[in-house]
Amino acid sequence: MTRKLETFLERLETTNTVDDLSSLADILRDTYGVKNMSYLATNLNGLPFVSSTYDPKWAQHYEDQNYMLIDPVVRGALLQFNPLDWKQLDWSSKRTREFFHEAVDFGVGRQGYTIPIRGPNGQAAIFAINHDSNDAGWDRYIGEHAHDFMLISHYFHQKALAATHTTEPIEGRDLSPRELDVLKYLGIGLSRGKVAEILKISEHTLRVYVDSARYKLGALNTTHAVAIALARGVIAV
Amino acid sequence: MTRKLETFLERLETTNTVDDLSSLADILRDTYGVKNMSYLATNLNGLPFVSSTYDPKWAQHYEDQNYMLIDPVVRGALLQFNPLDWKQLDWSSKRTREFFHEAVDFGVGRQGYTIPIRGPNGQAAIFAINHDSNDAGWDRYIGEHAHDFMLISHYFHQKALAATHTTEPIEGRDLSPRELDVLKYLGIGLSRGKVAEILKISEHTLRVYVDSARYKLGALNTTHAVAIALARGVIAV
DNA sequence: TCAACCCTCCCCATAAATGGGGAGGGCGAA
DNA sequence: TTCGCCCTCCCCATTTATGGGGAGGGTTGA
Repeated sequence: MTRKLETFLERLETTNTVDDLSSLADILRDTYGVKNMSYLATNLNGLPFVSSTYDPKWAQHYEDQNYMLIDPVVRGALLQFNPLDWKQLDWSSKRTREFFHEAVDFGVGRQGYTIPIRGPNGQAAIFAINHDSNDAGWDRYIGEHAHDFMLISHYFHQKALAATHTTEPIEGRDLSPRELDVLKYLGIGLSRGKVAEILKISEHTLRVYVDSARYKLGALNTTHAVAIALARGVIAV
Repeated sequence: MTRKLETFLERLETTNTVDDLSSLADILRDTYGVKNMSYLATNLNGLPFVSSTYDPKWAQHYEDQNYMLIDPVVRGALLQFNPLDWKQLDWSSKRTREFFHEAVDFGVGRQGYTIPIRGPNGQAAIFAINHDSNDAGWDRYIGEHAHDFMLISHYFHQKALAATHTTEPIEGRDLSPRELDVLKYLGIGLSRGKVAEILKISEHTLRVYVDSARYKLGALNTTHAVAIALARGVIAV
């Protein structure tokens, strides 16, 4: 374990408030000698959480222009589990190239590395560092530091969860095996009739399971029940 | 970075097939001196993927008895982002205590440490090690090795994705902002009428967005469209 | 200039979901 | 023994979703 990592993790360990976490962005940028660092979580206790070294004007502009919808970094983070080098993203469209040049004008580095992070209940965060460097230098830098950033990004997220008091929902009781089956099949698009056929039960019976699952999950309708079950990870599509 | 970690990651780096990955379980167990190691992914290219040192009879029994529904390790992994020490799980019910004793009889260690892993599209995996040790010894062991296991579990998952040719779905086009809005609101349980009211559009217009989103996602109905959007991480509940 | 897409709105008819009610057998824990 | 839950099944009436059809204005990129 590098001394930089050890030092930073010790610092992170003693960090407990949202403000302190936010301040760590500057420390990480300086410790690791990159142009920018950012951590953006979208669903901590229902709120976004940002800790970044970006120019606040860039952050505001990014939000005003709804750039999250076209940012290839965000798209890549949604699609992949593995960390992403910005070079491997799709910058081919005019819009994304213009976005990139705007970002650079606001001080964002031309090379970037992003680690997608996912938690329960649709929690998602994106940890990124960026810098100005040539390809070979950046590849070498990432080769040397990828493990550090993998650890830092995950422990940072753990701290963000704690600092924002994000806890897992406990309301509702566990679903029965049949209730899970029903929601699973409905979640992959089958009709109630088809699900009943597959499970060899009547639609009336299936209806009882749907209603019971809705009640246990506190769902307002079937779509909501399926959505909650997916978010909880008890079913998948 | 410890020599053990470095050695294991180098080994992992040259591993590319499902069989080789499965074999790494024994190597990890021996390298780190634990009783058992297991990696279980539920949704790689639509199939489960297991690499573990458990007695195959235990694995079969676990599946036959549907223990995934009562295993506190699984429940904890669904609910939390942070790694879990098995001591912090809820073993209070008679069923879970009996399950635990059965597991021990089959050679599972009494102390355990689990790292939940989540990818896009509802991908989920559970990485766990377990051993027989007293509390203090186990705590010290985990204190020394938590960073190693955090890295190993994530790189292992990356390799499992590659070995199983698990790729992100590309079908369908991006959803428009309004389509995303509509699915988001429907996913948190609002009725079509209420969503139309909130977005200040008519239900007829909302219907067009629902139908368009269904078409783009290849969804069979509205519930399915919401489920796919959630799995893709473009909306959240 | 044209095509594709986004955003907006409407209609008819049918199928499905939901609100709300009823029922019984079996199993396990207190 | 009793209670709570799981699994199973049924009914009526109303509301909502869906199949399938129509329409127009604006913007952007080839």
